[in-house]
Amino acid sequence: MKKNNQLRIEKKWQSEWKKKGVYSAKDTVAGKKNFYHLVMFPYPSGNLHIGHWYNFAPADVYARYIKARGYNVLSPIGFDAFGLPAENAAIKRGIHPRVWTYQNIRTMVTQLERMGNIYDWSRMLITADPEYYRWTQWMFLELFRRGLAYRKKAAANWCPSCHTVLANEQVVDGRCERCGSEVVQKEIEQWLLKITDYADRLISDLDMVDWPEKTKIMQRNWIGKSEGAVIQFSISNFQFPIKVFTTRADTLFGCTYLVLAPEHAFVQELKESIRNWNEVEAYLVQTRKKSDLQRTDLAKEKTGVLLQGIEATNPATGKKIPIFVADYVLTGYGTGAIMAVPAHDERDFEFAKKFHMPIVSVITSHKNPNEFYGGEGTLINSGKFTGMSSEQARTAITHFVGGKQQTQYRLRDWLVSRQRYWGAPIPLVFCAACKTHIENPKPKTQSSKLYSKGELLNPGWIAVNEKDLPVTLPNVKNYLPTEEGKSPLAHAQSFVNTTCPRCGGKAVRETDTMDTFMCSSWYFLRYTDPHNNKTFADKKKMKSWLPVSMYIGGAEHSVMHLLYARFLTKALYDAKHLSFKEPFARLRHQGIILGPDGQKMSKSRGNVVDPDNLVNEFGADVVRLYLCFMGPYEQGGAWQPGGIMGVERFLKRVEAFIIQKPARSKLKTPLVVKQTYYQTVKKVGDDINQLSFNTAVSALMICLRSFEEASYVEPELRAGFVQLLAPFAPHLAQELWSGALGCKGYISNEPWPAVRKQYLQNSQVSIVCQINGKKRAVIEVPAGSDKETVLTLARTNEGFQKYLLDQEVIRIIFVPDKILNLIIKPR
RNA sequence: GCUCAGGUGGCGGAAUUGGUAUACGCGCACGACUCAAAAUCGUGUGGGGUCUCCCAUGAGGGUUCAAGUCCCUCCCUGAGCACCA
Repeated sequence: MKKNNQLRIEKKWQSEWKKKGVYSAKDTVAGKKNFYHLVMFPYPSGNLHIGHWYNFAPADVYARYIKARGYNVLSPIGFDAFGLPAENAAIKRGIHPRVWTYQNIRTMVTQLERMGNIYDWSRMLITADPEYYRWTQWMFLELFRRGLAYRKKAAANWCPSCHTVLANEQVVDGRCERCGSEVVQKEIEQWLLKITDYADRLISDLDMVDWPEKTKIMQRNWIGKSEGAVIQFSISNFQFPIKVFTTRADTLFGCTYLVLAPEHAFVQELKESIRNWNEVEAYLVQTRKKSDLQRTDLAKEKTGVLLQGIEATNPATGKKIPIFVADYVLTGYGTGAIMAVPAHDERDFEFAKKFHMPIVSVITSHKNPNEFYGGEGTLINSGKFTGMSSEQARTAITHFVGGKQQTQYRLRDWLVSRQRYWGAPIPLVFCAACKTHIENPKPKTQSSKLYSKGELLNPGWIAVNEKDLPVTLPNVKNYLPTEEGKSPLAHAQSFVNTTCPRCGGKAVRETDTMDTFMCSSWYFLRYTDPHNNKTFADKKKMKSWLPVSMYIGGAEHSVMHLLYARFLTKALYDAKHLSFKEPFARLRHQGIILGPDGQKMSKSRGNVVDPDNLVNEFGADVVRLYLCFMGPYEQGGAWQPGGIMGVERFLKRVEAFIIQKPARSKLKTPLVVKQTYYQTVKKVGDDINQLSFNTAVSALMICLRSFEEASYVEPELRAGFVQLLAPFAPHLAQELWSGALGCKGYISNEPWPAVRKQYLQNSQVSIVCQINGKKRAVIEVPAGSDKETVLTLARTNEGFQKYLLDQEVIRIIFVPDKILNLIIKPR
């Protein structure tokens, strides 16, 4: 009966809030600062799971608190609707991705509404809507125009199950992030975005934002900046030198051989001079067969082949050194070639031992010849550089051999094209006439004026005119991915054939779609002005809200989404579309909720907790409160099925206490109760501000207990308590506010209760009395009592004084309001 | 292997940054109400003992009047990265 009542209350207020638009955000409110509170928008997977609740419900507690602190809060929600996960799920069920996605969105909106969050539903966006992806395409074109998008044929990560290429970030342990299939390398033409141009700024601007240090570290590691030098080694009978990248130019005198990656162009170019070509070729074939997973398996022994017939010269020593090809050298990093210094590098050491290469030690600290020494030190065996420190020698030797300082990044450009149906089409066409025109410009025409930077960079690829956006995703019947590495759109003739926006001739459309991370890289901009059809968002509106004040979402996005969004923001900043360099001023991650068995929730394990059932049984307020109370928000943990009863009891006690009419007597609220209340006001606020929801709830429980035991609690305090509860249990709080408390309006519009400083300190405090550091008594004294007073009281305390008989006090430690410690020894 | 979090009762977890370890909640036990049960309320609940005490915050050392908190050595769990020269 009671539970039905709670559900009734929730429904009632939710429909009233919706009807009256209580939570719709105005772009400016006089006298209030704007606060943009954002959660990472979900993709339409089907149903809200408990993880969504854990992300969104406590985040809403924070948003409601910020609102109560006098901010004008924007808290939007939407759907990351394009992309592989939704498409794969739809295909599995034999449903069209569009049907599947929009059906899921309807379900999830209903579920989200039951959470009772302060979302401004009028701003809801769906990235698969043409009104939205029109601007995603515009974003792509903006990057294209600025020369930040380019087409390239190269080996890419190919998921044989999803039939598409993947970005580096989407390959986890050599497997597809989405379906878990082993990723293979495939030569294919694709579009990339020059995120590497921003590598340095993506590192340095991390200093501007309030993010978890862990996330910053992960981004720095992913970008992987390292400073070193490129050094050239000349080769016998070959005009070009081999260039290597090294961070340890100081060890050049210890370099006893070179290694080329199997894909290094020189291997083929030197074919004529290589005497054992058959052996080398066999090795190349063998390497190509290996998957990335096999190639990067650290446990395996190093392999490689000596290139017979050619030699390199160590530019420092002048000595001839052999050259190997080996797959422990990666083609995509640095120059694809290394100088091997076995004495001071673990991998080279391992390889040298296997292939009996000389190991020359050039750092003094290298003591044990059976091991490598990877550290720095003073140089030996290094000609005129002997005696120098590693640090000095790095520059000196680089200079001596004519090397060049260089900074390398591990970050690769962002591969954005997908050979899949369910995404925003890349708004480009290919025009053969324009290609010829660009590649063979007639002397008098100024093709640079006719074509944008992106078009000159990618001859033949022409941007669709802005007025013709969006390039609508056709509603084709055949949306299944194809084996041959082409998007299913390639078969839609009416889509493919078009005219060139520049020359008006025949042209064909790009049929790849964009990585869904492109859609999610800018959605937070759109929320500030979601219905604008002139531009992606009005500058004034963006200025009033952005950058995002608080962004809450899963840590799994630490490198993908968060890096891409930062990149796009910087590119748009450079293009003067934005006035800020970093999109998310403050970022926090919620933890992960595991199943009751402590394992990751999954249908196959049968340990999935369904929030719908919980809400039906307990109501949203109880679920919200329990998610807050479970444990530290940023830590997460296993779902404890029993504990939810505790918060349910608490809410019932709150209701019972508030509903019960206070005695009409002239009684005063006891001082200790007032003190507890005001301390609770402060603590709950401070705790929510730090996302320490569990301790905030605990404080509310303590406060209620104190109220229940009091002879009288004045109305102001009773109402104040309900206000403290309101962010956690907004429906019950509103019901009590309008009902039993007889207050007007919406409790969510009320300011946070005031703190009265005079009550923050208890008037009586407990002082622990210790003898030699051991607790022997606890005495109650007025707050602020001085040492003499406390000492006198302690000496008269029966349990305490007996320890002082026949003892000499040699030291007294006194911390006001905390502790008294007497150090004694026998007299 | 490297980096970052963590390790506190039967369980989830607190601990104002060096000052009463185990707040709050779950569970459990006993009691009240009830014919009875559920619900609710009350009391108790780290371990031990010779019951004016001793021992306990992953293990072991150290600093300090005082250590969950600081330092050193090690063990375990989780997350991320991983042949990046």
